[in-house]
Amino acid sequence: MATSHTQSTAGVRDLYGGRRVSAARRTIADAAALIRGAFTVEQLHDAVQLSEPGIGIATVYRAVAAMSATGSVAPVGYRAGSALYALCPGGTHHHHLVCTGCGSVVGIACPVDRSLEDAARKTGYTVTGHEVTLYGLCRSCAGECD
Amino acid sequence: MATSHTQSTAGVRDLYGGRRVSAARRTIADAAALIRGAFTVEQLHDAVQLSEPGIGIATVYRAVAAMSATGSVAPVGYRAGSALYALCPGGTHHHHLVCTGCGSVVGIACPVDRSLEDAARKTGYTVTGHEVTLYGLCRSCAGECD
DNA sequence: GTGTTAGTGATAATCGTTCTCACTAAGGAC
DNA sequence: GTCCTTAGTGAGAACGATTATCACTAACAC
Repeated sequence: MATSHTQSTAGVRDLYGGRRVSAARRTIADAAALIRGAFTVEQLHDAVQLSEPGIGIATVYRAVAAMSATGSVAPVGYRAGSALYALCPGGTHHHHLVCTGCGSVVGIACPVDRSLEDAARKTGYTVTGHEVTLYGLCRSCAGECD
Repeated sequence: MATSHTQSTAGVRDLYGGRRVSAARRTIADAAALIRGAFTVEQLHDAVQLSEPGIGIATVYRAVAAMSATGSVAPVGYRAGSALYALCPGGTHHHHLVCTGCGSVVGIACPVDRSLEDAARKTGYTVTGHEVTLYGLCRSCAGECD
């Protein structure tokens, strides 16, 4: 399992915007896919260590930056001073709903698109971008807390 | 100007949740009010230095944390690795539209409240909180860029 | 197979933020 | 107005996340 690649080289290459795909980047992409939720760079590094103990934290930072630049990974907030990221399969405009219990993430349709015109009209500002992150509890975490 | 207090002691005390109001905290609250836009802690510290050169960065961090705890200041994003804050007069639920040109900030009504039920229904998650920040250009900055 | 150069690992450097500690002063009690 | 308690302060060390550097390696176009 440690050496199985869950994604094709071409698929991994897409994640990195068509740049070179090294073994380290393949491992990092696989680890990110296995986490299935929001992760910090340190968490991802830990996960990567399980299959490739030699990969350094700087390499993980660089890989996350590369994937973030292509939109295949997106920052979804902060946890204890560290940036939180989540894998974003597909390139359509969406946001994230992060479970504060287990860290799982689901993509959601943009909830503010229809409000932007309102905001623009009322404030006189030209809206060029936005960040939206919802926090909540997934079904299993909500069940535990009841 | 450097020693004029733009806010009453009682007003400043509200900002800090009824806690002790020192000269430093009054200066910091005044500086934040004068900035009239989003600021980093370092920017606020610089502004504070103009009227009270002796105030340390740690004191500014503590004052911002105290005001943030009472809701009178809110984090509105990140700029170059530093947290961005903005003054929030009034305690009602709202979000911010930040001008990426000059850093000015306007409060806007929450654009996602009516979408939360949708998200909850579709994902099965219980939504407990959200962060929304809009970015754009104010009238004068939009004019300059045309 | 070769050459170019992007990517790597290790680690130092940087920078934002928090912590520590001795000292000061705000503000309540009298 | 004075005293006392303790929150707040300033300086700087410590911490932690992130980035930069550099010599080396290997992906990939040819």
